[in-house]
Amino acid sequence: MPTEQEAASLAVLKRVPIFSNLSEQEFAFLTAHLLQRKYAAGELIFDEGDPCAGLYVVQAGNVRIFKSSAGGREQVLSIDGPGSSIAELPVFDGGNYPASAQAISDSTLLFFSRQDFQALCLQHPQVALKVLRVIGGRLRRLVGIIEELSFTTVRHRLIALLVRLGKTEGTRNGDAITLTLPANNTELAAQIGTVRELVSRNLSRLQSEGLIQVDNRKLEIPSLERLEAELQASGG
Amino acid sequence: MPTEQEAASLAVLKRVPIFSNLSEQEFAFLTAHLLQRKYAAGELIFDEGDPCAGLYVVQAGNVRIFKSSAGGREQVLSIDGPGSSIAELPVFDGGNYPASAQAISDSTLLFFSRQDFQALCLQHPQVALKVLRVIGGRLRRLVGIIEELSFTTVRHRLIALLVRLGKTEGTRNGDAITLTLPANNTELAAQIGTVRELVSRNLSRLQSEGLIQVDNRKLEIPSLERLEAELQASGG
DNA sequence: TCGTTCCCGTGACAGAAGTCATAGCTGCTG
DNA sequence: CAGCAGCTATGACTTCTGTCACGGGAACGA
Repeated sequence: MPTEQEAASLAVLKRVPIFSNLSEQEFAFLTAHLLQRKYAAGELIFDEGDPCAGLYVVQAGNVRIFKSSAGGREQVLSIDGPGSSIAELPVFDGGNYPASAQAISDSTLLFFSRQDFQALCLQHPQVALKVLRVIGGRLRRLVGIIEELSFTTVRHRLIALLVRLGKTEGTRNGDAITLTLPANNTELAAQIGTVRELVSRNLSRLQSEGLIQVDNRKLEIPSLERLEAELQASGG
Repeated sequence: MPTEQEAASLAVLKRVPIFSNLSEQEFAFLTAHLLQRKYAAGELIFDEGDPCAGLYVVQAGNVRIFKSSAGGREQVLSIDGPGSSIAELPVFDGGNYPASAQAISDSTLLFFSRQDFQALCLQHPQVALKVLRVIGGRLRRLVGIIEELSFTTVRHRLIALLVRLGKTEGTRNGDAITLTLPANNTELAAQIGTVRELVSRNLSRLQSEGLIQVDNRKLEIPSLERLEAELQASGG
């Protein structure tokens, strides 16, 4: 009889894209081989350059994947929530983790060792194909980041971020969209590849232009269309 | 009896990492299903946004993968020579090509349709794992580009490029290293995410600092060590 | 209530990046 | 040889980016 903890893990595993359509037996194999690990908010899960021990699946909480510079700046590559797998890739190419991972909030992760996971892939070619599909999305996101960094300004990237947030986290309020900024300016800066001060300044400027309204981390976007139109204007 | 063309294709296939260790039978399957295509220098192989038809292997020549901006600038993501596979990824995730591919020199490519390649992966899980390994390297390169764009200056990226070229293409000449710049300034700019003029200016400046000597596309690096030391200085 | 800590907003500034215009070089072709 | 196309080099200029320094507000704990 499964413990409560095992039942919770299983429920998450069934939501993970790379494990979809496995049989009950195969899930049993997974639950038997996984390790549940808990991390406090802010805690490092692995560090860039560490040898790759295995693959993680987020059960609860949120995780950020990021690079850090010598000067102390950070660049976020991806933020993953429940059901996402992370570090699928270095598991296969034998190299070290190319970036660091850190719990944003208190988080629970499921860990599979490289050996177990590779064995699963060899027995179930479908899993490998699913992994490839997931990694496809990841690669597209990275290419998108490169495109933004290479071609656009901080203003453009900030607007793009706000539009994305508006679409995913915002609540409609007549014509307007309201949301709470999900992080402080330093973190927003890390997500768009700049520094705290420029986020602050650009938010002020957008507000003075009437494109947004900010008050104590509450953001209002009077017209998503008008904000999105600015993307063209600021060199996309 | 294989034609001369088939023999040449086969020789290349055996060098391709994702096909290493296949049996003769499996190579026969591949050669039976591939299409050989030729491209003139500068010709487009596929365009960003095109639906993904299949995977390519470079038999001869060189291919650049790049993103282009509305303003006409380009950012090179990767340059691949004989034996490299390209577009392994979109084959799997069903999406469109995330970037464009173009022949640098007159090139010969081998093409596999998505169907044929996926069939091969299902029958031979090892191939899927090899693909994952190759993609691992690709992803690392992309993360490296993001890191450079996000944290470093044009000067830094140019020096890094020269150092790389010096190590791979240079010929030793006593203490110094000599090489011919492999492309014009516009292309070098696309590789480091900037514009023609800044490449020109920075090359001039490096020359005036005695770190390099350029004359009509011939580059001399008196001391690779000294050049590399500049990487620290210009904010790594 | 008073520090301490964290975060935000801003002004001032320096340096980097990008645009535009111009002049000169090279090599090819008719 | 003249003319053209493509590339390089460079000056002048604008805008963007990042750094430093400072003041002030909110939250928390002693």
